[in-house]
Amino acid sequence: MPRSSNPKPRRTKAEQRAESREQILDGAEYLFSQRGLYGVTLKDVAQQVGVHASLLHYYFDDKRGLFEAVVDRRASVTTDRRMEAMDDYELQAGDSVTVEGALHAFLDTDLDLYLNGSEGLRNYAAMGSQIANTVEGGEVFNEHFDRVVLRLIDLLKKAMPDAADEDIFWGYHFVNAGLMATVARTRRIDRLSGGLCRLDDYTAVQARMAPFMAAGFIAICQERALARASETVAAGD
Amino acid sequence: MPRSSNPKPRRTKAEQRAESREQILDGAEYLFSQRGLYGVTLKDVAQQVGVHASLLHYYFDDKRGLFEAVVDRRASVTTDRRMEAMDDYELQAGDSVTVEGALHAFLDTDLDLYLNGSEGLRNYAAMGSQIANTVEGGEVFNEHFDRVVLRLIDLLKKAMPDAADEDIFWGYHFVNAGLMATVARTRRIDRLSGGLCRLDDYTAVQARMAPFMAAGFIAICQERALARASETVAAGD
DNA sequence: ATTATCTATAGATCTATAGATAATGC
DNA sequence: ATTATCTATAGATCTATAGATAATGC
Repeated sequence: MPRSSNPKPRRTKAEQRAESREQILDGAEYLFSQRGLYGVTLKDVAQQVGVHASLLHYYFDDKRGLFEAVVDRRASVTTDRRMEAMDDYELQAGDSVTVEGALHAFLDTDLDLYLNGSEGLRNYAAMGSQIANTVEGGEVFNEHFDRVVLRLIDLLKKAMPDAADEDIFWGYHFVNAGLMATVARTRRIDRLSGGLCRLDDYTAVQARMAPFMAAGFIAICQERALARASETVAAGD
Repeated sequence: MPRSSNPKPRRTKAEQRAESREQILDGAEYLFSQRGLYGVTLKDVAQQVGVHASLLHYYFDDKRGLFEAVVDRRASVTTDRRMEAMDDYELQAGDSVTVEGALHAFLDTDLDLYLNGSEGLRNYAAMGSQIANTVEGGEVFNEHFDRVVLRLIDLLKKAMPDAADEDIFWGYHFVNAGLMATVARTRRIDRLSGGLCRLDDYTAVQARMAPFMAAGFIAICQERALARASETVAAGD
C-alpha cells in the first residue's frame, strides 16, 4: 500500500536513483528509530518503503551499509550547524562567555532541529538516542559528535576558568544525557505529568534545559573548587 | 567453555531448577545489556550459559517470557530499596525536606546498587537504560518505576512548595536522563575525558549528581516562579 | 515417578546473490 | 547500452515443539 500507484512522472535516471535512495533511507531511519538496529530486518524496510527487498542490496550492499548511509546523510549537516552556532556565540560574546550562553548555543540548535524539524530529522534524532547508548552502534555516532562536544567544553572552560576539567566533563555527561532523553521522544514525561509537559514542546524545553544545566554546572564547579581550596589550606600549603 | 566440567555436586531438584534458572537469567541479562532485546537470540543465550537452547523454552516458554523474568527478578528489589530510602529521608528530615536531600535519597541508592553492586545488578541496570528508551521495552520497566518517580516528585513538592508542577516534571526528566546515562555504562565520558572521569567511580558520581540536579531544579523553579509573578503584575491583577 | 536436560527436526524468516525484465539514455 | 527494479532461490539462522535420555525422589 505504500508505493505510489499513479503512473510515474518522467524522471531522469539520476533523479530516480536519488529518490529511491532517499525513500529507502527514510524508511530505514523511521524503523530504526522505533526498534533499534537489530529489531529491523531488511524485509521490514523494503515493505515500509514499498520496494523489493533485494533493491536495498543493490543500493547499499548490506545492512551495515544501509545503517551507515542513514547516519552519513544527516551527521555532517547537524554537526555543522551546531559548530556554527557555537562559533557565532563566541564571536558575539567576546570575552564574556557564560555557561548558559554556551549551553544555549550547544543545545538549542539541536533541539530546534529535532523537535521542530522535518519528520525525517526527528526520526534520525530518536534513532541516534537509542543507538548511541549501544556498545556497537555508539561508535558510528560518536566519531561525528566528538568535535562538537570538545568545542562546547572549550567554551565552558572559557566561562569557568577556575573549574576543574573533571567537573566540566561530569557536567557535560549530564547535559548530553538530558539532550538524548529529550530527542528520544519516548513521551514518558508526557504520561508521567498527565499531559502537563509535552516532550515536543520546543519552547518549554528550550526555556528550561540550558538554565537547568547551567545552574548544575556552576554548582558542582564552585562546590568542588571550594573543596579543593579548603583541602589545600588543611594540607598547610 | 562456560558450563562447569567438574562432576556436579549433589543437589536437590529444586536447587538444580533454581540454579539453572538463575544462570539462564544471568546470561540473558548480560547479553541484553550488550545488544538490546532484538540483538540477542535464544541460541546466543544458551551458548553463553552453556546449556541447550531448548532448555530456555522449558523454563521460560518463549523469548518474551525470558525477558520478563529477567526484569521481574530485580525490579521489586530495587524499587523497594529506593522507596525505603526516600521514606527514611522524609522521616529524618521532618519539615525541612530539601531538593538535594530528596535527590540524594532517590539517586544514591540506585547509583550504589548499580555501580558498586554485583555484576548482575550492573548488567540489569545497563539493560534497563538501553531498553527503557525503546517504545516497546519501555513499558515493561515503567510500570515498575512509576511509583518511585511519583514518590520523588512528592518529596520535591515539599521542598519547593511554590514551584509549578510543570517545572518539577521537567526537572525530573533531566534527573532521570542523567541516571539512565550513568548506569548505561557506555564509558563515553571515560573516553572523552581521556580517563579523567570514570563512569563507575561511584564516589565521583555520587558527589556531583544530586548537587548538579538540585541546582538545576532550583534555577528553573525560581526563574519560572518569578516569570509567573511578573506576568501577573504586568496583567494588572 | 517425576523432573531436568538433550536430540532431532519442522517451519518461519533473514541475508544475500544471480539472473531476468523493464525502463531510460544516446 | 546502461541502469533500475523484480523474480527466484540458496544457505544460514531462529523460534518452537515433540519426544528421547539422564538424573533425582520416594
